[in-house]
Amino acid sequence: MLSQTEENYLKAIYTLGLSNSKSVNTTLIAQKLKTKPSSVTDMIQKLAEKELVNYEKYKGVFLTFNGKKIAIEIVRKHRLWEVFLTNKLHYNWDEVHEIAEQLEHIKSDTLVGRLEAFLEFPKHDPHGDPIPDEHGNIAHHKKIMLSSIEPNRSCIVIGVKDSTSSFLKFLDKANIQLGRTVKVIAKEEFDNSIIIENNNSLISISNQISKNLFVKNI
Amino acid sequence: MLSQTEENYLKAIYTLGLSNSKSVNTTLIAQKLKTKPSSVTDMIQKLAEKELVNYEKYKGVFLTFNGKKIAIEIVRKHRLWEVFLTNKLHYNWDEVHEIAEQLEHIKSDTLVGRLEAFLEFPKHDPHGDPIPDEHGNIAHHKKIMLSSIEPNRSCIVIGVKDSTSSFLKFLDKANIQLGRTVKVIAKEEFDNSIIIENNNSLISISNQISKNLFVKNI
DNA sequence: ATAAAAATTTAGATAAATCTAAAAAAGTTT
DNA sequence: AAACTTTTTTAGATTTATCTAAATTTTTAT
Ligand SMILES: [Mn+2]
Ligand SMILES: [Mn+2]
Ligand SMILES: [Mn+2]
Ligand SMILES: [Mn+2]
Repeated sequence: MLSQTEENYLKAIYTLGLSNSKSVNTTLIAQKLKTKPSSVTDMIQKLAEKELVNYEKYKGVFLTFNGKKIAIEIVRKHRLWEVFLTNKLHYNWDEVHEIAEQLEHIKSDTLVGRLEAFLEFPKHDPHGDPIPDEHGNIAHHKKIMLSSIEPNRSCIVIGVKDSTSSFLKFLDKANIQLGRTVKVIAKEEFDNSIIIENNNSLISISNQISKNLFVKNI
Repeated sequence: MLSQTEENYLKAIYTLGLSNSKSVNTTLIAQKLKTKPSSVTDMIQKLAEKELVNYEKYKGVFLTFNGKKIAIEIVRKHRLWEVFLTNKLHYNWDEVHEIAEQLEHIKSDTLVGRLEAFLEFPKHDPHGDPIPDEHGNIAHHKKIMLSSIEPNRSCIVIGVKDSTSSFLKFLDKANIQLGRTVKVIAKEEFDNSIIIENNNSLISISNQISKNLFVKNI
C-alpha cells in the first residue's frame, strides 16, 4: 500500500511528464511538490526500488507501466471527487482542488467506481480536464487556446489551463463559464488582447487570459 | 492542525469514556487502537501538552473541553460519511465503517456542513448512532436492549451495539433492519433466547444477538 | 503488611519523511 | 579546455510515530 506522499510523487511525475513525455527532472518535481530536491531524490530512489519509476542518476525519472497506472488512478479519483464537490455539494470550481487533494488518497477497491456511477459517469472535471475511465484510458482532446482563434470565429470554452483560484475567480467575474460559446470580435496587435462577445456582451481580455482558456471549434 | 493519529486517539478516548465517564486507562486505548501501551503513553503526553486531555501519571486520561469538541467533530464526520456511503453510493451498512475511518480525517472548514445539508440533515448513521449537530450537541437516546423486552410487547429496532461486519451480515440474513417493528413472542429461560415476530414470520434469536440490538418502545 | 501480579511509564531503537550543508556531476560560458 | 554555474546526489540531522525491554507504580492476593 502506497503512502499519500508516494501517491503525490507519482501524480506529480505523471502530470509533469505529460507535455514533454521525456523524463522529469528533480528540481521540477521539488517545485511542484513544494519540497527540496534532496527529498525528491530520496523518494525517487524509493519509488525506483518499487519499480514504479525508471530512474537514472542525474538523468531524471519517468513512470513505469505500473507507476503510470497508479498515477492515472489518482488523477481519476481527484477529478471525480471534484465533480462531486461541485455538482452535489455546490462548491464553486475554485474551491474544490484542495479538498480533492485529500479525497484522492482514500483507499477502497470499490469507492471510485461507485462514486463515478453516482455522478453518472462524467467525462470531465469542473475545469474541463478529462476523467480517466476505470481502465486508465483517458480522452486527450487537442488543446486549442482561445488566443489562437482568428477574429470573427466562434468557439466553445471547454477548459482552463491555469486553475488557480485567482484565475477562476476572475473568470467568474467576467462571466466566462465552461460550455459558453464566445466569438472573437477583434484582436489588438500591440498586446495581443482580444475583444470577445460573451453572453451577449463585449469584453476585452488580455493575452494572459486567452492563453489560459481552452476552446473547441464549432 | 492535528494528525490523523492524534484525531484517532481523541475519538478513541471519547468513545471509551462514554459509558463510565471516568478517566480511560492506557491498556484500553491501546487495545482499541491496536497499538502498544507505551505508544499510547507517548501520544497521551503529547495530547496533554496540547491541552486536549487531562492526564495524571498512572491514573489514565479524560478529554478537556477542547479535546471533547474535536472528538465529537470527528464522530460527526464519520457518521455523516457513513450515511453518504449507504444512502448515496448504496453501500451495505456492513461495508461503510472502514471507508468512513478514512473520510473522517478530511480537513475542510465547510465540507461537513455541506455534506450534512446534501444528506438532508440525517439524525442517525446507518447503525442507528446519533449524529452530533454542528455545535457538537448529540442526542443520546436511552439504550434499551431487545433482550430486556417482555414477551408480548412490540418495539422498534433502532440501533446495533455491535457493528462488526459479521453481526450486520447476520442481521441481513435474518432480515432484521433498523426501523422494523418486532414483537417478542416468547422467552426461553434456559439460554435467554427469544422468539420474535419480524416481518410476519417467527424467528428465534440468541441472547447474544438480542443483547446487541437497541430498540424503542412503541 | 508483604509479596506477587498487572498496569503503566521510561529508555532506547527503528522507520518514514523531511531538512541543511557539502560533495559530485552535468551544463554553460569564455 | 578551463572556469564557472546549475543541478543533482550524498551525508548527516530532525521530527513523528511506532516498537521492545526494562523500570516503576498501582492493584490484588495472601
Ligand atoms: Mn484539481
Ligand atoms: Mn494529493
Ligand atoms: Mn463506523
Ligand atoms: Mn479514523
